[in-house]
Amino acid sequence: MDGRSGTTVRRTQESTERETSEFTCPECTAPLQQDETHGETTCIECGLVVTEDEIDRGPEWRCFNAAEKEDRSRVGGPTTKRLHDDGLSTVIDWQNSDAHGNALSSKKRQQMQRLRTWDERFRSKDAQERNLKHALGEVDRMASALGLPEAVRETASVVYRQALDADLLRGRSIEGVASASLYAGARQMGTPRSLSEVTTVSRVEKLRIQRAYSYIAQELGLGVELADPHTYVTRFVSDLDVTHEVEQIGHELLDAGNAQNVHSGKSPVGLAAAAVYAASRLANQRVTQETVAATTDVSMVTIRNRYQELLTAYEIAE
DNA sequence: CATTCGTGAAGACGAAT
DNA sequence: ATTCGATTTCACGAATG
Repeated sequence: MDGRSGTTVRRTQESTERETSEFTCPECTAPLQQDETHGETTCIECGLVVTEDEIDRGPEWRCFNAAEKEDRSRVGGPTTKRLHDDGLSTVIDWQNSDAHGNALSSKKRQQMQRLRTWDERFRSKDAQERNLKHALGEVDRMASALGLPEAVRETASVVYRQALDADLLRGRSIEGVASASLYAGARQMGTPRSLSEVTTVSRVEKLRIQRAYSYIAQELGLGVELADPHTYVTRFVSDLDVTHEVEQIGHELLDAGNAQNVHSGKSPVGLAAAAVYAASRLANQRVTQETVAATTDVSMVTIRNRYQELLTAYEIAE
């Protein structure tokens, strides 16, 4: 809005946002995805093109210079669903002048200031609550799509609220932070879903989710602290029905590896699983890599790579 | 036959630019 | 914010017992 007209009232302008369809594919009932560059609506799963003529949600006019802007401008901005009132609400201008550009009297100015204060209060409060409602709805939707339990949704909601309170949403989309919160919640509750799994039910690209996650995880200090491998060993041993001897050797193996700097950068769970496997061999209570991998949720490959390193470290330490 | 081992491709994560 | 390097995982086939 050009300042010289000195209007005291104008309308909010919000750019329209990319929307993803709520509908599902007629073939496989997977959610649909809109590819705006090609103007197609396609199914995420089977790639079925549902419709090719898409509605342009952008403003009906464009302008490339000031003259065109004068010509083409209409009253009011484009409406948007992102604001609770579709962007149609009245906003009080900051200029202390009336519609003709004349300065206001001091009494009027005070009046306007009070109006602004209250206008801002109502509007921001409302916006925040809508924001929260929207985000929590998304968390719920994605969580149920992934079959995650109630507890995860709770923690995800808590994470989101914390992020909101800490003012971490600047420049990040609600959807992105909501997805990241769910990812974080699932991880914290010990039922992690991979980033790509979250992506399939989210409406945001994977990269955005990852960035939002790393950011809020750092700022909120909800670092998923990496656990001591020893704590895993105890649990794995009892799960695997092997003797106490195996557990002892496992701990020794880990200590030896620790002394030889095998631990750096490796996942604690993988180390623990490898230690248990190696210990079972040393104690003549062979368990297959496969069963260890199954009970520990560590791949056989990692166990292979790790347990040899642990064994050599153990030999050296002897 | 079961188990183990090795490999390349792909994903996830942290650090650096 | 993108890029890079190290690590882990998956899928497969070969080797070993």
